[in-house]
Amino acid sequence: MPEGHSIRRLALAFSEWFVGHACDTSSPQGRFALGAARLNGMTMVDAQSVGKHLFLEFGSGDRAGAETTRAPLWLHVHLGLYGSWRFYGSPGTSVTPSIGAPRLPDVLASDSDMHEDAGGDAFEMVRLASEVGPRSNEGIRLSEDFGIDNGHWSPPPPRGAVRLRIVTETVAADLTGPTQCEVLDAAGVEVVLGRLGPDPLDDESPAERLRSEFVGRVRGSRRPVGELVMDQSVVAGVGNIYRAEGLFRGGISPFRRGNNVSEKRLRSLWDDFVVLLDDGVRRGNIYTVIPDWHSAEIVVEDDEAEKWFVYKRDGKPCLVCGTPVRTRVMQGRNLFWCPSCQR
DNA sequence: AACTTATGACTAA
DNA sequence: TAGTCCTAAGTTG
Repeated sequence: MPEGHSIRRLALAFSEWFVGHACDTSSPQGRFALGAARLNGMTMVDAQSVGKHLFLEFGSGDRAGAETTRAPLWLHVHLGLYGSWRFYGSPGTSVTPSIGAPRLPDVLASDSDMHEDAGGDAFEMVRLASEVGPRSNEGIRLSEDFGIDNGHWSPPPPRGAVRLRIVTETVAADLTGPTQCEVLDAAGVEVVLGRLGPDPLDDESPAERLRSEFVGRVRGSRRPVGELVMDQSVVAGVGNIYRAEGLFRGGISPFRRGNNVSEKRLRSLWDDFVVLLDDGVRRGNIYTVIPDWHSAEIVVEDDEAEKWFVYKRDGKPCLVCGTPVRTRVMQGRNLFWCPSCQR
């Protein structure tokens, strides 16, 4: 799950449920004890995502007794391949169960629940999720889990290796398995941001500036475009699924060198990344086989609606031309492509 | 119980 | 390119 769309959903979740609230922070696992102690008692004042990076800003609380002004601090989290956040809410509070690594029990539970809500049809489930509105957490699955401690709410004991737990009076978040989890000052945040290229989910910068920056960075390199779109300094937030699917939808061979892909195709590829990531934020899932993709007839081999054109479809017929989808490791990750559709 | 896999990214060679 | 780190679930024996 954790490509750019998931991290944006996390930022939205924290904005909705934690920002404006004093936070108790701890490290049940112990590996982030010092960092958690630095943030403890501060108020979360902002939540942002850039690419696959999450930044939670903490400022001085308005708690009684907190009279000394503390300089703002940022919690910087990168989930890596299998990090995830799990959320809990007090009775009556609506929070999403978890966001991050796939196949957590809560994720499976929420999937099957959505299934029922949508009448047991997988495609319907996705359509419903996409209708909740742009870049919003409205309508996502809700869960309640809690313990009662001395009359007031508290989250249940941590499950697994919880690096960081953030608790407010009504909600809690547990972080497990991040590849990065650190406390930064403003200068530290700038260092991280300085390494990142344009983010398709960036809705504050002018679209044309982002697009031309992406095109310029790709065209300025002789590396294969399949490597370039996984490079976070070329485009921030694209991961292995968006790489495979974006290049397929653009008809671009992942082996073509960046400087050898036309400006026109790269501009379209950028625009498609924007569509795809934006859609991912709304669905909470990557789903690239959508009927309005383009005019080509989409052949579906069985009754089950396909989620992806090529990702993890090694050896299966291409949904557009029937040629077997191929796979090969590129950038240390499994790359999937259609040798016929992508040139 | 051991092994494999994962939507990431770094370092050493 | 190979090895490393973070974790949990599924598969195999």
